[in-house]
Amino acid sequence: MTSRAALQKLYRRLYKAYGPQDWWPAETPFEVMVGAVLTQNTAWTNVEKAINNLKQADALNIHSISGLSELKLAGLIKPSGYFNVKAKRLKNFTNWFVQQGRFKGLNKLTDLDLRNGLLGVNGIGPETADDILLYAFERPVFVIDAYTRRLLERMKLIDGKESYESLRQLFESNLQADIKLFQEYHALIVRHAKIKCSGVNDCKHCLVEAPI
DNA sequence: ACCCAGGGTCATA
DNA sequence: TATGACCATGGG
Repeated sequence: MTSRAALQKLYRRLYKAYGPQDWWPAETPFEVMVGAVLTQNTAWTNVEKAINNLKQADALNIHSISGLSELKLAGLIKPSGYFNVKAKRLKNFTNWFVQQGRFKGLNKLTDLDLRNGLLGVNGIGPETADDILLYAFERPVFVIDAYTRRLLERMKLIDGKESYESLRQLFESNLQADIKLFQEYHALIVRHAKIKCSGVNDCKHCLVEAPI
């Protein structure tokens, strides 16, 4: 089976198993972007606590984050871990976002220019950029995260040494460039990853009986 | 008392 | 370019 066929089949199986996800846990595009930074190498449950702190302080908006000192911002996002680093990153990002004319200005950019702009912000790497592109700006880029790598490895579709960029190309070149499809596919991978069969994350049933 | 989680940067070889 | 140290919390 070609990897193209395998990727398409995988999507159908996941969709059949879990249905539409209509997903990113946030109420606004700005919240998506903040969450994307806060979830770097961090469990989402911790990100939720940080987001709630920001909401309760009425600080989940560009103006507040720009106005807060790094120290105060770090205090609010403490539960998400790496709070000093992430406070800097959030401020780097919001500064850039405002300088570029917010959504009004950034929406004019091509997918590639917007992506390169995001990657130019210190603290925004490829996955964070692609989360923001796909779920906040609704641009057709495929997000590669740890779940995606692990799943493809278990399915023997990759050997694990591939670069982020090559894996992104693997998906993007074998699927329709459809925003909704990319959103659903990534969401389904995350959903599937959170299933814990037999009390373990690495489920033998998924590996052997139904290898997804 | 460990181990890990939806990364990214920086210094070093 | 590739590997390692570093950043830090909360849940299992």
